[in-house]
Amino acid sequence: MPSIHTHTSLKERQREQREQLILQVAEEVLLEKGYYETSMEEIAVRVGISKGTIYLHFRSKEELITAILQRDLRIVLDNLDTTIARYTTARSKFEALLTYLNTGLLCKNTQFLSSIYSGVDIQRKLKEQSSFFREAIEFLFQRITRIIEEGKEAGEITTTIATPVMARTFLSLITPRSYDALLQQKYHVSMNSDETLQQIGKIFFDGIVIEK
Amino acid sequence: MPSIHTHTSLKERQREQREQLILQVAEEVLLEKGYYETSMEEIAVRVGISKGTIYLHFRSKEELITAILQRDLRIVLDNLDTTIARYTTARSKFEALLTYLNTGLLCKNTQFLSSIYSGVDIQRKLKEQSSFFREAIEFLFQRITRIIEEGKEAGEITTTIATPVMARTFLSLITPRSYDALLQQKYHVSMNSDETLQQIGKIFFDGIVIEK
Amino acid sequence: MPSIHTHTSLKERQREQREQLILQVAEEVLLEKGYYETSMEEIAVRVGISKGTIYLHFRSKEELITAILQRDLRIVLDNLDTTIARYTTARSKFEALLTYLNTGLLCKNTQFLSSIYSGVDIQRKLKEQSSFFREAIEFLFQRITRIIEEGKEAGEITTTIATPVMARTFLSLITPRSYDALLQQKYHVSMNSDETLQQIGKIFFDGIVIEK
Amino acid sequence: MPSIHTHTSLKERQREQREQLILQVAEEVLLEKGYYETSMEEIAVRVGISKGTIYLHFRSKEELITAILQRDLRIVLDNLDTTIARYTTARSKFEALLTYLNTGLLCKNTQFLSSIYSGVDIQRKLKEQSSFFREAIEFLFQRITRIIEEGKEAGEITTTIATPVMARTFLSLITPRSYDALLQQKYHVSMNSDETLQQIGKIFFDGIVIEK
DNA sequence: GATGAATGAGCATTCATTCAT
DNA sequence: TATGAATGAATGCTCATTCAT
Repeated sequence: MPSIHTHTSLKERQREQREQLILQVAEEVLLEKGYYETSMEEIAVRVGISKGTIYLHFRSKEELITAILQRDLRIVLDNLDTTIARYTTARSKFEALLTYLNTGLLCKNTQFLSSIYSGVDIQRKLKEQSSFFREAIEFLFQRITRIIEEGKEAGEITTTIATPVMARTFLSLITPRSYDALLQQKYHVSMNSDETLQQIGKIFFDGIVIEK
Repeated sequence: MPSIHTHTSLKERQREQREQLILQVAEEVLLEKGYYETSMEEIAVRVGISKGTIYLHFRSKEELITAILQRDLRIVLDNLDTTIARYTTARSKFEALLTYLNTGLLCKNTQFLSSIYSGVDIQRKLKEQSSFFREAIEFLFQRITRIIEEGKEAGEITTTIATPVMARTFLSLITPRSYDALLQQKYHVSMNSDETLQQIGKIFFDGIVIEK
Repeated sequence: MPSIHTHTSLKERQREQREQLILQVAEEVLLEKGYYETSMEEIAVRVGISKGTIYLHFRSKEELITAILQRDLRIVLDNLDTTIARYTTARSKFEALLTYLNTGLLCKNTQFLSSIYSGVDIQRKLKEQSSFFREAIEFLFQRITRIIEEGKEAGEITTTIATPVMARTFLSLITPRSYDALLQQKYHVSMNSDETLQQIGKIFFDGIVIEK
Repeated sequence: MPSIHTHTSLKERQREQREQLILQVAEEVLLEKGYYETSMEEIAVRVGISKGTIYLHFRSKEELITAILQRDLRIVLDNLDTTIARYTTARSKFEALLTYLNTGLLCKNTQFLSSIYSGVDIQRKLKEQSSFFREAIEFLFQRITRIIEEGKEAGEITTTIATPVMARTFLSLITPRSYDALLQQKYHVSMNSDETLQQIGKIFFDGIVIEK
């Protein structure tokens, strides 16, 4: 009875599509309003379904945003190695990462994280619910760490600075800050511009000091 | 009538003390739980007073956290110029700032900001209620901008990187990230260590690349 | 697909029924306790539902009582012209009004108004929210005014008394007074009795003085 | 020790004065805002004393407004008989009452009553606390009843209308209505004008119908 | 499966009243 | 006696979650 099988997998596919739609819309709302100001009602309305239906896909609000984060992180991480592999030097790998992570989803995710991790309870729950984030972050740090250490071995990167400090600093450079929005034009820095990213890279690589 | 005077100022002092106690406890809770997970009830209980009493000092939850932020920011900004003035070169000024801002309250405040600005509504309200935050951030950027530009004029700092990018990057280096807490020991970076700060400074000034 | 249609209209009907039930119960509580002593909780309990459910039908306490007033006033005003039209002389029109308004809902509404308009803040809000009450009252006065003026033209009613004074006096006759409840049997006047209404009408038309 | 005696009575007098001041101010606020929108705090501030001090004079908010009503009613009732006694016919007595009660404090008190009696709980409490209001209202009705019955005996007033109905109707004529405030200029009746009172009296005595 | 009405715990805020000073 | 800081019960309202249809 292939018809049943087909039917089932059609249903499966529809279910999957709907789930993705929910995730996408929820992501939009969450980015606009933050975790606490987003209601399940609004997500449902924007998707065009009922509140109850969301709960057929996700057990709770928490699980929903967990799923969003997981999806986005997975996409980023999945392409990470590919992105890096194209380059040989540590510097070029970092330059690629800088662009990739920034134009990619990390930026979005960071905003999430910052929105979500602001509450410790939520934090604890998320930690309990899934070690996924920890693993994802660890994965990212591991890759960065590897690039740094390879660079050090290759004599490209100074060994005078501890690898974890370097790694953390690298990520700090590209993750957006909450005060960014508050800055006037003259202090504001558009993180979407290629030139800005290039200059940030330059600071990371060469520093700001003029050699004498 | 010194007794009356004493009496009055005693009450005043007690009032002030209690207010500071509320601010301090509220700050703790806020840092632990974030804006939305913090209830006036919990603050009251932790202080050992009743909910109503908080409202004798602060008109609303919003005003309470506003007061915390203002207090902390004010302390930071008040000592900023003094801190900088002791040094002559851009590099030493930055090094001082790095230590000052990090050991100081900016770290705490940044966590606040990140906690608070995650909600769009709250954001709007705070923006309306007080231009204080904007002004504080602008003030900080102005000082950093000035150091950079003086450094550029003095030939200490490269002119190949735009000042706002440099300024923002500098601040990014020291403000804590939400994912920091998630990292295992081996990737974790203690921002309270002198050595870490010194190394971060080194990245900012000299970059990570080995000169050939 | 009549079933779907039926299903939909069944839900609609149930919703409408529940709304009417809330209105009715809320009206009772309001009449018993007045605006300020009535809590949403109590209304909910008396209806046998939860607080939240009321908010599915009415956005706020204010809107709930506004809805009650509007419903009642609408019923009264809708039948007003029909009631008057049956009669030709001013006197008979007034007699009809006397009975209609008193046995009708004006009595109840007046008690509401008196309950609600006692608070200045509420007053302001209601005035802002809806010109409905003003319009309703004006509508009623307009009708009474017209009867009086037609009566004056027809020579039925004396022209020695200003129309607005007459109109207001007429309404005063039938709207209940807060002290009514305080009066003992021997002074108490049942406003539900036909005879009482007839006597009140007689005062209005002929006065209490014996002609000599 | 007359000094003590004097001292005591001085204190007594001061206490009495303060109490009167509180009553007066509370009356103002109550008339402005109604019972529920008036806070003890505001009364205290307006008097220029502290909340606590009010409680040295009145055991509760309820007792305070009770005292206001009692004071005002007492004044009205105290002069009632004097006012009436000057006149001989029922009509002239009523005319005097009309003016007296309207320009006097009944108007004010009615507004109170209407404000206060809107809540049944408050009503019950007031009833329990003091039979004063009942007695005051009864007293007033008794006087009006007496005038009517004397008028009937004297052949001045028709016997076709029951005395209680007449009495209640008389009072209705002069007590202000909550909807008065809602009326536009063209329907509005100023109850402070002599002419208006005279016309209202004319309705009461002679009715509105033209004799044929 | 999909719906959305219903729930009820939770929260910010107010205010009459008390009581230590 | 006068004060006003402190209290805490009460209230309107929200929203994640459930469940009968």
